Amino acid sequence: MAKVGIKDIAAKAGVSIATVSHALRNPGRVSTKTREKVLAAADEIGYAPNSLARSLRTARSGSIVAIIPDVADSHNSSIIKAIEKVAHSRGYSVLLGDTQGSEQREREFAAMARSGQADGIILMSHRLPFNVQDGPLRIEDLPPLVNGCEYAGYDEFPVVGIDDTQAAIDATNHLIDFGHREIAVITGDIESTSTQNRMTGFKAAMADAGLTIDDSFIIYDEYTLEGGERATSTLLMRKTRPTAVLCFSDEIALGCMFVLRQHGFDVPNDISVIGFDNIPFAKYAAPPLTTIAQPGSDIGATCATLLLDLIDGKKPDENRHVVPHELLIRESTMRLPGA
Amino acid sequence: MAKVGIKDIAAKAGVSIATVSHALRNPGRVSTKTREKVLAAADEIGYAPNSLARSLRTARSGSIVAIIPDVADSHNSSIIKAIEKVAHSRGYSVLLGDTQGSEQREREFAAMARSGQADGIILMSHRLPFNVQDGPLRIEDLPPLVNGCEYAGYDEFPVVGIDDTQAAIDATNHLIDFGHREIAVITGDIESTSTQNRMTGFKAAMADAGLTIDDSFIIYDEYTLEGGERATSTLLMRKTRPTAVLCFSDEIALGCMFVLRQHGFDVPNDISVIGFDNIPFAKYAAPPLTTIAQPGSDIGATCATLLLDLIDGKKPDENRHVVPHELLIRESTMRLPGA
DNA sequence: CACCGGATGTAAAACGTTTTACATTATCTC
DNA sequence: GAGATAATGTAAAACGTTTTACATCCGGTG
Repeated sequence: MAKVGIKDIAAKAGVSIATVSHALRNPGRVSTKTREKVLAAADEIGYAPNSLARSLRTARSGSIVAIIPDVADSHNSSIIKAIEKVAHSRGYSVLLGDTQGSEQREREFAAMARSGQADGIILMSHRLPFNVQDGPLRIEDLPPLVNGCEYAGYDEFPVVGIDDTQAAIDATNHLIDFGHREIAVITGDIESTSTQNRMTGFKAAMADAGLTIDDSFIIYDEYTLEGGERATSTLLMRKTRPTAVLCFSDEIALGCMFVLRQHGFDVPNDISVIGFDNIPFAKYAAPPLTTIAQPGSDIGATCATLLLDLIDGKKPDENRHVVPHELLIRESTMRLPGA
Repeated sequence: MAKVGIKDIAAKAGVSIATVSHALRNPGRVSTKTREKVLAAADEIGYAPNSLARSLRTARSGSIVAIIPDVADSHNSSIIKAIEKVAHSRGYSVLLGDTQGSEQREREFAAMARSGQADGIILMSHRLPFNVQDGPLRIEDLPPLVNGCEYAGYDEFPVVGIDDTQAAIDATNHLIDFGHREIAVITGDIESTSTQNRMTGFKAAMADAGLTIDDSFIIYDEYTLEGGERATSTLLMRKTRPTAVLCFSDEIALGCMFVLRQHGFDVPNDISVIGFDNIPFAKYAAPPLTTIAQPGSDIGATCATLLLDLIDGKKPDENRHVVPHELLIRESTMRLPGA
């Protein structure tokens, strides 16, 4: 790769490198004639600016890093797309960091912000990817950060997400409304704050309706198809059976329905299933999945907007940003006869 | 953010910046005592190296960029994971570039390699993200690149993928073997070389079996659930009906089954459906989807290994790397009565 | 004791830009 | 035509590292 730089353009166009730089970045600073000469020269020798040098000098990378447990998770799809769209429209590019839930990876990607490779972080994790030293959080020492869908435990950063507690209440109430009394829950990672909030909501709704929760009906596994599969197998081995299953993600719900079907249960006639997220596949499942929809593009767009504002030095008035969720009643839940 | 650099460490430890750099990167070059002094100082003031400066100086970024049409596409999931795994084990990080099929985005991400932000490119697209100037391709002027799952038309770059033609032949033969004669095809982006190869394979298999292809049974749409949905609706409006549908992706197949179900068709009793890719959801569909499995982790790992070798200056013996596909017969295809 | 070689430290150049501060030239005003 | 001002160009510093080439010190050898 023949490295061509500003210097080569300068030589070719017969001007100084300062002039080249101005012609390229600051058109008004230079006469039309010179600019055209420079642009022509740049074009001719196939100039591509070295953005490392530029970022080094300007202390601005033009990138943000999105730290995401699993980019392949369908639920994150619309979020990522929205982040990219907003970032792009404001001249930033997005580096996607897939951590597979590993804290070390989270830190590695976050380090890109400390090392100048990124100007800010969108964090979809429930823990901060820094060594938070003892004593109070010195937020001015940390890169701009927005917490998406999760809460890392610090109010200093903007947080964007649905009201998970209320969403779980709505889901549970939908089942209760359909006459269900024996309701099971399948959940993923209990470390996650959104999981915890959903659990809180579920319990509150049950208590409000005067229903008791059978602890053996609460199964913990992963937020994956396989997690739903395993958890449902476990559930079916209990002495008694629930009439409805509240799954804390659509992937879990799909895994759950798979196992129910395998064992000859009909959804929703024998057992109702409700999910969470409204991933694209939810609608296409058989039966189409009733679920709590999260507005992924709202979430992503808000995260990106807040972060870029933060980078520009604009602090939001309010750090807690709640986006609306919605109960989507499809065909995987059913009113119990006589309810 | 109080910016701390090598210079501050030097001041604190009472040595020169050169010594600090050596202590950090080149431990043997410096006495144990000095090194410890430096490390202690670095630790104390919370040093984080500026990787822009480093990369600028060393002309090596330690990153590769993966250019992917849609990171949310389930099929890409295992590929991405494998790429990350290999890259990580060799000290590289992966920047995921989601292009949504836009050629401009492809070029923007590829530009990261020309501008020093990445050392190489894994390209999952059928076109080169460069202005290929007239005349022969001067590969030495281009960054290291590996073509994944697609073929951009240049044998100068390693290409990794399944034998799409043979895979389509296998899929078609499976249907023919089950007695199907009227076979429809739903495909996405025909610009893609893998699509074209699959089409070639389908036609070859049909011809080999002495079957004629009804052109109105070949529907072009997107590689998405919605694409499958639309295409199938179109298909059902034809005068005659196929007994089997070969979908060139699992997402299409799932969208297809959805519409068939809506219209009261039973899969596979009324119509057989076969997909492509074996995405995680395929197994969980109702009925579980027969499909051609692509070994995503093989593909990803091979891409990454080849690229990193290329970056290290090691050219592979062979540029065409074919990984094995596999026909997974599940329950969405059925032998016709009497076949 | 003079000399050599290895170990350790450092000054300074280099990477490719941007930007400040200044110099020169052109244009305008009276 | 003098002086002021605006327009245009440039030299050089700066960004934070790595690395080369050199300087110094030390112990050992003949």
